[in-house]
Amino acid sequence: MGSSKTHIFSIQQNELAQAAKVLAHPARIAILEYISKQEGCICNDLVDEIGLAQPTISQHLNEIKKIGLLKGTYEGKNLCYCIDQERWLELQQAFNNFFSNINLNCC
Amino acid sequence: MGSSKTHIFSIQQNELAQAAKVLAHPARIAILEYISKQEGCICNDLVDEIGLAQPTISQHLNEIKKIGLLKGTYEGKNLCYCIDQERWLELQQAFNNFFSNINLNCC
DNA sequence: ATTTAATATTGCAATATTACGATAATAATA
DNA sequence: TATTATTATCGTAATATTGCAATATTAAAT
Repeated sequence: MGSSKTHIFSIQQNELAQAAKVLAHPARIAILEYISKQEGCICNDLVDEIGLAQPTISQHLNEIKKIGLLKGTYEGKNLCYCIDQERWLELQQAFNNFFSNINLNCC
Repeated sequence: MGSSKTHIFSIQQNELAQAAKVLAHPARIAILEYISKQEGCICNDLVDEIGLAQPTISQHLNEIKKIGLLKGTYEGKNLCYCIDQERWLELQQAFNNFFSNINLNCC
């Protein structure tokens, strides 16, 4: 017990749930929104902006990276990253499909 | 430590994250998809369909109910419920806004 | 080669989630 | 009222998430 029984669900169901999980924390929503507000890539100021400790921000960024939503060079000084457009649109479509394919003719 | 610092984020950020959290489990995706496939309301057969124990299904349904995505009468024999259209469209719009308002002109 | 600034990793504690067996509550029906 | 079928709640164990201090790594700049 304790762990999700992912194997009894389809790949699509697991993938959508996985993507939703990344959005399921306000810090990660805030991070994505902040990056998007910038003109170009984002460097440095995320910790001051969000208000969580640096290791915590780093972990959240890692969660976002793991589903491919961030691109950039991740090593060294002046790390700069931004949202991966292709992956972003892919997830947007996945959520949109999910919401659109639901049948609402009931009750 | 351990609990999310929700107070440092906006209401909108917390609400979207909360909605995403409900979608962040394949069982709940499966439940929503299954209900939507039915002609009308869904009664009874969810446990057999999903493949999790009845208390577990009940808990997942409760999570979905808590953000207002299900309506129906929840007591007694032949409990019938279905997706709340108004709330569904509200969340669809919230996700759509989030994905659309992101600025992708970078890198 | 050292220093420095930025990011990542580790270790740990607190909290949350997931799952299910056992049991309780509910409401229709006999 | 007693039975029955259905759904909810309780209790508990396993696992996952969140957050941060301490530390390590990285790479540019001195």
